[in-house]
Amino acid sequence: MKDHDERPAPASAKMSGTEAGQPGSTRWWAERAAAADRRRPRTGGLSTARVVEAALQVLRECGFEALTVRAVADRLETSSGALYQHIASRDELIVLIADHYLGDVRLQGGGRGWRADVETLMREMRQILLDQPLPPSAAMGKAVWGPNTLRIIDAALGLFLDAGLTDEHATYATATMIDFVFGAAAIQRGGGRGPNGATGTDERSQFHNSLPADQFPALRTAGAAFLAASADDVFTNGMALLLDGVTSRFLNPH
Amino acid sequence: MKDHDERPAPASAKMSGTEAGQPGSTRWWAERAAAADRRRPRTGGLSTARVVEAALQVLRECGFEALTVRAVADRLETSSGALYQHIASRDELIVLIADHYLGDVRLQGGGRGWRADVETLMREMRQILLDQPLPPSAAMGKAVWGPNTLRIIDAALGLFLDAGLTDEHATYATATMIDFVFGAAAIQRGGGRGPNGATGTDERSQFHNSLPADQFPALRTAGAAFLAASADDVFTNGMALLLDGVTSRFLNPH
DNA sequence: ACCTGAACACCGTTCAAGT
DNA sequence: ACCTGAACACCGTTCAAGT
Repeated sequence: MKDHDERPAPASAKMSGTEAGQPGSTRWWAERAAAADRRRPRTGGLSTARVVEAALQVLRECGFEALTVRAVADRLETSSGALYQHIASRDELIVLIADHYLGDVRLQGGGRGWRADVETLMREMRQILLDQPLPPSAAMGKAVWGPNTLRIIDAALGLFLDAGLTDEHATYATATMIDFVFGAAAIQRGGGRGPNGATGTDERSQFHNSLPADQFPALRTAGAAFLAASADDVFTNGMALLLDGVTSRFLNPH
Repeated sequence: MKDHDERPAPASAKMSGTEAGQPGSTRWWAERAAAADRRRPRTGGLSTARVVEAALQVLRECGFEALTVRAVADRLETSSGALYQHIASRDELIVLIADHYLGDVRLQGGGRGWRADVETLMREMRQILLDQPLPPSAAMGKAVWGPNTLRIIDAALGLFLDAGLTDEHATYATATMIDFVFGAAAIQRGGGRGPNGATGTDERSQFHNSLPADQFPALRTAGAAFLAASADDVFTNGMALLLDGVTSRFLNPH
């Protein structure tokens, strides 16, 4: 019962409510676009774009741990306080960065049928999420409704609609696909399952042997397969299950 | 080109490598269990369990923002330095908390057939992830291979094995299910899609109208359905797609 | 309108010194 | 062996004052 709850309300309280949406929300993006239109930047001055650009450099070169407001300001040879004219908080900056990387997802499907095109899109999206330097904690902390995420949603929705799904079914298929891709990438990046299975070979058998004898009966029998499966194999099979489901439930209901 | 990259290597470097696994890894959990066995706690003293318990209280009462090492120490009426005898870092503490909440997932399936039982397990897991106070960024930042996660994996694996799947197929089904549930919960908690759809009704139409006319063709036609879909509906349909896929691919391949 | 410089109110973590 | 107290090296954010 000490005084750690007497602290003043966080600064974000001022921004929330009616003033501006939560970073990442549709509202926040809309207001951000409107504000950008109003702004008349003086030449050579700062801008949100320049702040984000500098942040990307810091992130790429020094990693997420080093991505501080002060480091970004240093890179721009200005004071940390100056950045708050262009971003409202560090959180906002991270949302901007997350959406930026999603912009690297390529959308041209090739037109080899809806199923092949959806698979290509899912693989592309996964690869971007795995390669991008934000840790899953930061990249997925706030759902992003920015323009680059909308591009992907639009592409997926379009493929399912072209395949003959109703609006509702295309919605479910798209949202499920996005949930799966994000979850798979986050767990892999978080250390859950690597390219060569859940753990190294030594560690795997050691782990398997350390399981208490009276617990985890299924892991005792199928645990070797579970620990050995690579993230790529799991992803490929997950896509197959999901798209089989789309076919059998939304396209060819018996 | 300032001096922010001249800082000393982070303290975690000392712990990584051969000394101890990354928090959350199988290795880390094993070493943690071994260390707990060696320890002979004096009565009335601190312990990892007491530290975690205090952290859970702080988290529940004051939220994640207030979950600092110092606040946990205050709650235990000790100094912050003292906690480092029992946890190696704040990150470790968060992994311990994440696994703790996964322990609330109930496993009794009811035996109404594999499909109903898997659905129950998925819903239960989702609910725990949604209700627990860690933000998705913290809860999913590190994949957790702790005892409580293994319980869930074991249960899922067991249901799929009982249904007649091979070890490999049960592995794919289980891992895909976990990826989907985590992704869905993280995106919902992050603000992506709420109980009443992606946004409020007003915001939804406003957002829809603000879409540029020459972009997002699919969102223009199916966007209303996409934004209106509730998180519950998306989850229910996602489960159906996934389990349909399991049936058609792993149980009744034509 | 935009930026500087300095301050405010914190952090996680370490470590000599005590018991 | 475990804990205290104090310090180290940082943080994000605010704001008067300048231009």
